[in-house]
Amino acid sequence: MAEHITPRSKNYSDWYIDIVLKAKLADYSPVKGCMVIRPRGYALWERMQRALDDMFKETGHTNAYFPLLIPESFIHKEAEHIEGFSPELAVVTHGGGEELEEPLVLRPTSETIIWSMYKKWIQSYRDLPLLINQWANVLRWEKRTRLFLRTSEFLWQEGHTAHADKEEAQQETLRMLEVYRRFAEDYMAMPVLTGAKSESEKFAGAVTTYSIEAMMQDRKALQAGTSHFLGQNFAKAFEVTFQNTEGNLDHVWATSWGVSTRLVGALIMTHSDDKGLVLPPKLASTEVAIVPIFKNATRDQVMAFAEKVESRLTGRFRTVLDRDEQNSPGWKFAEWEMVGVPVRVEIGPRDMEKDMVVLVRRDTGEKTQVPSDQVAEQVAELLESIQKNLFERALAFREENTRKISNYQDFTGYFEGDGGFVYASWCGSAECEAKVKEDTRATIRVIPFDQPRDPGSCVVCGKPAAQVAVFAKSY
RNA sequence: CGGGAUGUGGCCCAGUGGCUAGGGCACCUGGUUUGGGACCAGGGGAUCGGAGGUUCGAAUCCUCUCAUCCCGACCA
Repeated sequence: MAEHITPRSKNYSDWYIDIVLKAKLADYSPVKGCMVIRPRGYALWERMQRALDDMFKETGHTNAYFPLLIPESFIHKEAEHIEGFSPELAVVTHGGGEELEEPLVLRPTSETIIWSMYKKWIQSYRDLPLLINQWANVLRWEKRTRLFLRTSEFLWQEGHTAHADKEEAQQETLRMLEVYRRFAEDYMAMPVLTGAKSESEKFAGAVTTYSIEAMMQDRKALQAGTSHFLGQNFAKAFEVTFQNTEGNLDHVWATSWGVSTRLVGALIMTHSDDKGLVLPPKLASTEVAIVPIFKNATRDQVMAFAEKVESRLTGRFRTVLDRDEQNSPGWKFAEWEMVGVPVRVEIGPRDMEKDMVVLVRRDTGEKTQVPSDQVAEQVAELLESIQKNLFERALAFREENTRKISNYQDFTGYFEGDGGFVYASWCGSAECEAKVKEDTRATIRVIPFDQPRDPGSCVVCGKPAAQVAVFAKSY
């Protein structure tokens, strides 16, 4: 494998691409804007899927699958929806060698086809709530793509729920946002801000969009998941009505929510370093790599010792014993660091003599020597400590790069420098929001739930502010 | 869609009109090695992104084209 990764300090974009390619997470595809997710990258996604899927099931959702192809007319039924998505649609016009009577759109998201089906399935309040999730690929014709962060085709999950009343749908929206927050923080060790999107940033067709936003190591924000309160927009567009307990006909209330393979990119940009990937133990497909170190004369003894250590770890941890005899130990150390394995166990003759092993943690590089009969306990502690440390380190970084700013000069000045997150008061007008974007390239990432009683005056226009918003440059 | 850059064995790159296109890494064979990316010897692998043109002669010059990356515009 190629040696060096571009250091973050030199070029953050190159660093990111190097990590993805050299850790073999993904590769460019023959088709522009698409990517091949390689086994190591897919393994990460699978672990994310499993954890999220469990959380969805725990909250009462079931999985289903809706088709990739959507009649073009469906997309047009919700006015804002088509306006938002039409520039990104790929359309199938021919099938079986003949031109289709009605073109088919490759789903950019599945609201329309799902609500066309919900119309058939929902008659009474007894059919509600309907809580369905699907794991699928979607396609959006993107002008500018980046591995994992924005590709034309990507994998995701989309939850689509239908409710008898507004409050329940709103609760569902926030409940799933909270699921995402928990997942990001507990599994990915990635602290996130939560809150509502501004009107200009919300999903096309939603009443309100909420998101989780994380800070990457270049201080830019990444939207890592969204949850939408759709009101009755899609129910009205697709005439989905139900008979309520009073016997009256009413439109159904809806939500949708999703996270995608973009999370893999988020994970990389939150924790990894110039040596390669750094993975939180909960998502690492290999938690422990054992690297035996021997000379010809000591091979058999060291291997036997390493196998004994391995037997103490397998079953309890996802463990790999590196049996390769071609490469040097130094090469292997670098390699396991490249792929982000949280804990490395080094075992050589010097350790064996003392019945010890060396544990090396990926997040800090710290090495400790521990008695071999305590290896399992020590590894367990180490993994827990790494998971915790990654979160705390990322949180501290975010805090260090977050400011409260009330003066517009300071505000623009901050984004001329390194930038980061800014809490600033905002009057709520699209004009002030647009001015900020023009002046600084920063946008409103989220309007936090926790708001001060008096938000003061708008950082841009000075008029009384409606709320405090978080501004940042973003991916 | 605008600006910039780059296309040469699997990867990174050298080669600015002249002989059989070269190096490093990777790969294969044999041997020696192995505590932070080992070494020796031998070997395989390229229609120089594509098309056309100029020329006695093109990886090299010209025209067109395709692709990728970066920056911007756009974008749940």
